Amino acid sequence: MNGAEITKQLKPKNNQTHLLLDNLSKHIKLTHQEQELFLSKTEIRHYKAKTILLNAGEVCKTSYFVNSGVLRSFNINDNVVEHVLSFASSGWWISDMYSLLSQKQGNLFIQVLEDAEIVLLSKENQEILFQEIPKLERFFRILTENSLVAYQERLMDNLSLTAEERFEKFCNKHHDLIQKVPQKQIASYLGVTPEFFSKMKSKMLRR
Amino acid sequence: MNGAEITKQLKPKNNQTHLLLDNLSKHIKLTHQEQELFLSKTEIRHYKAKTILLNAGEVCKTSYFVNSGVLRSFNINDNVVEHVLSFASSGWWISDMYSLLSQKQGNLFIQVLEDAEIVLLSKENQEILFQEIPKLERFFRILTENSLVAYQERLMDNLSLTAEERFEKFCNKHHDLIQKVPQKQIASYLGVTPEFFSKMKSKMLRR
DNA sequence: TAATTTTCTTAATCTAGATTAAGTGTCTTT
DNA sequence: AAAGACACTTAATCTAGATTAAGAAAATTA
Repeated sequence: MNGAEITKQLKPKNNQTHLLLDNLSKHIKLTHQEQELFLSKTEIRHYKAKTILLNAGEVCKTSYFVNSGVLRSFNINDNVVEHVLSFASSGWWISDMYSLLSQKQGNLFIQVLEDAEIVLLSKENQEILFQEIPKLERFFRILTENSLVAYQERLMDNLSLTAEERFEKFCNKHHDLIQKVPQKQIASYLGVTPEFFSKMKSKMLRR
Repeated sequence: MNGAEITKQLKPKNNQTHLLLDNLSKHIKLTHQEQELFLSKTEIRHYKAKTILLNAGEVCKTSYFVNSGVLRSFNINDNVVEHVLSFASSGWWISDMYSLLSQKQGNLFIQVLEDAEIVLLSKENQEILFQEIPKLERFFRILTENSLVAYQERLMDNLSLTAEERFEKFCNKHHDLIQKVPQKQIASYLGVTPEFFSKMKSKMLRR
């Protein structure tokens, strides 16, 4: 991604933050004051591709909301093989839920895949906000519920579908990512090797 | 399971319900009045093994909390193969989260595996309780968070571990279920066929 | 622009786990 | 107690996807 494109993403702060407020307003109504308070507890940062935001072994202190760009979370098992747990592009939250909630060392990495503008919400501030705006408890409950349902479905898909079927579902659901993310990352998300993914893809194209 | 054992499970109501109150008190403090209100919105029922509490294609209206016995949720794919999504024994909640939240038709069955005493909480009453006792919002958020983390870990395990390794983790985590649940159900939960599970198990015993 | 790193492809070989099939053991129900 | 249904085992064969290896293409960096 070149310099011109990066510049394009640096829209005025007031504009960018709407994505997050829109996200909130999908589930709860906040007053203008509450919106201001919420935003005052967040921070916007820009990161270049490949930046690691969280390392395995660290305690996660932050939730990340993606304004633009793409992030992923993944772990590395004993055999030095990476496994992608999730992608997050514009409008999505990402973090290491286990570590964030338990405040213990996690085993996830969070990495920028495409130059990104990110809204950071620290656990500390999130808890302050829960006190000040109890409705937020509801918001994050709903967010977590939706995420839970998605992981349940993905687990069942991994138990019952072939790699090809999983890939087709992925294409339908995450059309935007296919352009942006190296295909070895998608292979990892689906649970197959890059070699097999490549073979599978060219077989699918031949039909 | 014979008649004598079933009788043993029919403890006095006041005693049984403590399991649920204990469960609540792990994350939030309720006054005595609030506890009474909560319980007044629930209902206790007894079911025999094999009873189906929810069918695929129905809209789920209830969360189930297990006092005793064992339940499972599972789906059946096009090939008529069952896949176990989750087990629930004493002290655990179970439902079809997708259907319960969206109030759309789900694709999960919920079934009793071992004669059970269940506390039922209707979605309707749950929402009334959210109004009356906002702290419950927090309780169910935390419950959902923990569940999410568990599903994330299980997904990663399915991506990165062998069936044997997954079985060992299952044994450590759900020791109680191994005695109670037919092993074909455990095979399904792990994502392998009963035949392979049997072969694997006897191979593990031989060491 | 060349040099280097990273990603993607193709192909041969291998294996964890599926499938099929047949037999045995163990509950339920009558 | 017998009959049927269900759960478990064993074994032969098969396959989706892994592994290994090597080269080509694309993207970064110098």
